[in-house]
Amino acid sequence: MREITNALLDWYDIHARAMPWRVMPADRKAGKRPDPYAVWLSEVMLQQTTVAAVRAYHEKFTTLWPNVAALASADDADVMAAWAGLGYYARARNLLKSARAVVHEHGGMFPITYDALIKLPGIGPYTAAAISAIAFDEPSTVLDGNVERVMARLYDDHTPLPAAKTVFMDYARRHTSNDRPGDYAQAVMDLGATICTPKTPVCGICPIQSQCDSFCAGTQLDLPKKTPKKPKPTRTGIAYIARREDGAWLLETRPEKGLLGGMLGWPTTEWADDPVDAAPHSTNWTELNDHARHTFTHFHLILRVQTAWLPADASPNRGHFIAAETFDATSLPTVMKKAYTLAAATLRHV
DNA sequence: TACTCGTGGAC
DNA sequence: TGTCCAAGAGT
Repeated sequence: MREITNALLDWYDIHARAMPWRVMPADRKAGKRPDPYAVWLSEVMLQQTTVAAVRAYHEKFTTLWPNVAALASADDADVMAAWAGLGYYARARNLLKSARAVVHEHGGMFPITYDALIKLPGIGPYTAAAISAIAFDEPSTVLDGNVERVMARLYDDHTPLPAAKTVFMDYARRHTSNDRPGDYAQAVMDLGATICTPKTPVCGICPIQSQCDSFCAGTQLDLPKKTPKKPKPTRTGIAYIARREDGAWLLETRPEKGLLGGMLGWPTTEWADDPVDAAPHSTNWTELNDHARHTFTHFHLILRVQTAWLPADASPNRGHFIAAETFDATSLPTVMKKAYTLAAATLRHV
């Protein structure tokens, strides 16, 4: 038990990867503590998202809103626009709710314990454990995809996920460090991200190879077992991209709940097997030859694109116009940006 | 428990 | 190209 913990901490002392929100082990030993705001932001952004994708967004957010008070007083639309492209937009909505709760219900100070953190929106079991361990050195046990994989292999446990989560949590608890909880949490996740990887684990340089049951059995590539997932259906939709004579674009803020909730986008039909026309204006729409293709977590989308120019006095039945000078395609979710790219050439303002 | 909820990179 | 996958949470 302790042997593995210490081996991982020794490995982490040398191989910890530098990240903007991370306090490196030497600095932590010297008494430096991470900024809880930066840690919280990073952990929410890292949910189902790679470090490479998060870096630029973390930098943007800490520049625009350097602390939780600044974020709490930000405009919702600005935060959603800044999150555009990162995905899982409920995270951004919950981020704002949590920031405001921290400011208005916790006096601007982040809760320290797992039990208090998990009450905040967007903070679940993993993130509560990660923040309490990394930011506050509470001895919480993190169990993310990395740790699940490391534990499945360490104990050569072929129980399929997600049912195996509770068992893997029991394994993980055995090794959690009481002396250096923050470093340990990051060490075991770094190991999973860089050495104990899903497809090509580098067992030859693994600091706990001698303790690893699946290395002994040669079953690394079979683990962790997962229950097979259902195939993705293909749905179709139509996006309506219109400009007024003065160049303004017709956009729509999507409802809070559901796909791309709270994000700016083009008015569209429902995305279904056979979409029903839902044009925002009774003008003559022109359909492009090309379609935007996009894959979400649980379905493929073929998005047809129709364009139109609208008169100066147009009053569409939904959406709102955004002036050409104000419109910024980078504040759109990716699927909407794809549609825009297709339509832009035929809607050039002269 | 099972489904919803994005995106981009690796292979 | 299609599939898998990445520091999951909410319902």
